[in-house]
Amino acid sequence: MRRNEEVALLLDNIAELLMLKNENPYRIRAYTTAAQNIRALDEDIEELARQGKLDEIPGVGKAIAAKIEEYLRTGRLEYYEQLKREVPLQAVDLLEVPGIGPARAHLLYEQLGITTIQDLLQAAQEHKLRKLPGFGEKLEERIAREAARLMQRSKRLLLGIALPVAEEVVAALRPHAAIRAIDPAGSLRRMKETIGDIDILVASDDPPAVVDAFVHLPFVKEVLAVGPTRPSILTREDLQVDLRVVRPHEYGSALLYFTGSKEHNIALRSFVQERGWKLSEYGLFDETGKLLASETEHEIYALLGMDWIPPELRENRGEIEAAREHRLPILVEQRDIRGDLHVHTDWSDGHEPLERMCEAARARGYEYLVISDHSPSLTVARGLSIERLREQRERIRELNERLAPFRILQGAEVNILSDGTLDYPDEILAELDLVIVSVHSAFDMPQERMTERVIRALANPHVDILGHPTGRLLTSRLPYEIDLDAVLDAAAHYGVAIEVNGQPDRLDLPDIWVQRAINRGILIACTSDAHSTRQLDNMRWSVATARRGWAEPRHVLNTRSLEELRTWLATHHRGAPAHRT
DNA sequence: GCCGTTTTCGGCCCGACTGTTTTCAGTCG
Repeated sequence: MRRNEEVALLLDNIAELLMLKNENPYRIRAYTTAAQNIRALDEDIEELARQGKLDEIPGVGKAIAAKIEEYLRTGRLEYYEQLKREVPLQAVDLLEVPGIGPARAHLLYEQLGITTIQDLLQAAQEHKLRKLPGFGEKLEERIAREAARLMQRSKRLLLGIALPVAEEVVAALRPHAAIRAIDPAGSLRRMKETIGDIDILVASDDPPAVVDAFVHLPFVKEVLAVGPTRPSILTREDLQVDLRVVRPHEYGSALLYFTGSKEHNIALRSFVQERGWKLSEYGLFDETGKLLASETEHEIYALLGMDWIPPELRENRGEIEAAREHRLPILVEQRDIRGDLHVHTDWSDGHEPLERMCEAARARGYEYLVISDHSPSLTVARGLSIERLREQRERIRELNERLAPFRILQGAEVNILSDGTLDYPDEILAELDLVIVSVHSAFDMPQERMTERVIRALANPHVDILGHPTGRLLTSRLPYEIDLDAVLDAAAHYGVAIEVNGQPDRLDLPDIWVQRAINRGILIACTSDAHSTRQLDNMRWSVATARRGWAEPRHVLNTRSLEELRTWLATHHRGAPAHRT
């Protein structure tokens, strides 16, 4: 399999250990940059190593190339082992405590032997920290507070939870007379799958009025800070929302800055700096310090000779070069989606009847809807027997007459059994309009077997879409062990589409892999995996994830009309027929 | 540790805040 991720992880670990040693920050950055570029790489790193081309990877020079080569050849890296002997790896946890960075972490484990957050809390409570050089009473108190909070912290927020809360705040404030512009910023605006903080940016000439309105919103449970331009509240759902108020003429540069990502900002500013100019949250300035632009993001990018970069792409994965060369993708939008391809009803584990799901899909302007209830072996989800599947088909036929020209297709989400065979026989699969195959059982298989299992399923000529390919659940389950590169190669070979499942805790395929799938010519299926009419809205998160993977409408299967979809279904699979007579 | 149409050395994004100091290091976003 490809070992790019493995190598990237190694380099990230080295960077963290170097941080704990309080090493030169630029040396640390060299490792994280190299790791990032290796993750974004389309080629196999082992292949590059064989060809002696490792130092052609941006950010990889002689030293890092030699380390990668040693690791790939021997399976270990002496330099890394050495570092681990010098610095306890678990002490990297200390860096998560707000107020503790490389220097203080170094001091803590070096002077007091502290390596865990629990140790840290105890030492703070025993007033051992205030004696350290550069520490004092206040810092000790803060660290105690933050460490205690971290030990009972909630995980990162799902995009699908955080963005609706942010939008509620935005909608409540927007009509206010003092507010000229307001947007969610940060990872929320970039539609990242999980969010650290909810940040909202406001343009106003009267910051105090805005702050006052914000802290008095009806759903505010607690006011955490009331700075003149940076108030912070806790909503009744216990989510922290930070507001920042800036002057209208600085809104563009502030929005650019607060949207990030950090990596995008650094790369953009390096580019600016090479021209002798300067970019900050206050604007773009020339060599004499004269303000060139600050009011809108568009102006700033334009002065740099770039197209405006959609926030979803601002991850320093090639978007800056693409913007300069005017070859940014025209990203897929929700309004491009003509139908949903993965929906459950109360025939299996959905919560609402077939009729209501279809009517709701039609009401939101779709041309078609694929009903894809579970197959029999998923008993917990009341998977459909062959008889019930045929019974459902009759109901769909009746509904199609009533709801025309809206069209319901009968599909199924068919389990990939542990040997890679499917949960309905081929003649039943042949009767279905669309077949999604997914892994729902036997998750903890060795990687090789899991990979073979899924690839075998893709070879079945009745298969149209591979569902949630990694199986991850963002809050609760790691992806199963699978060689996704091999799976994508197989999907490309057979002409099978790959799902981007829109359930907020799935978002599976993940964004980086969407890009890799597209580069292989694989079609993406944006789906809601709705189990209720409300969850049809999950399509939004699927489209957002596809956008983060640089997907254009032409890369997405369900931007096609019903007729185009049918043509594709009839012709796309390049495998041999399953049974011949 | 990387990198180079001003460079193989001397840079590496920028500004604000906090708390510890007494002019600044460390952290954060």
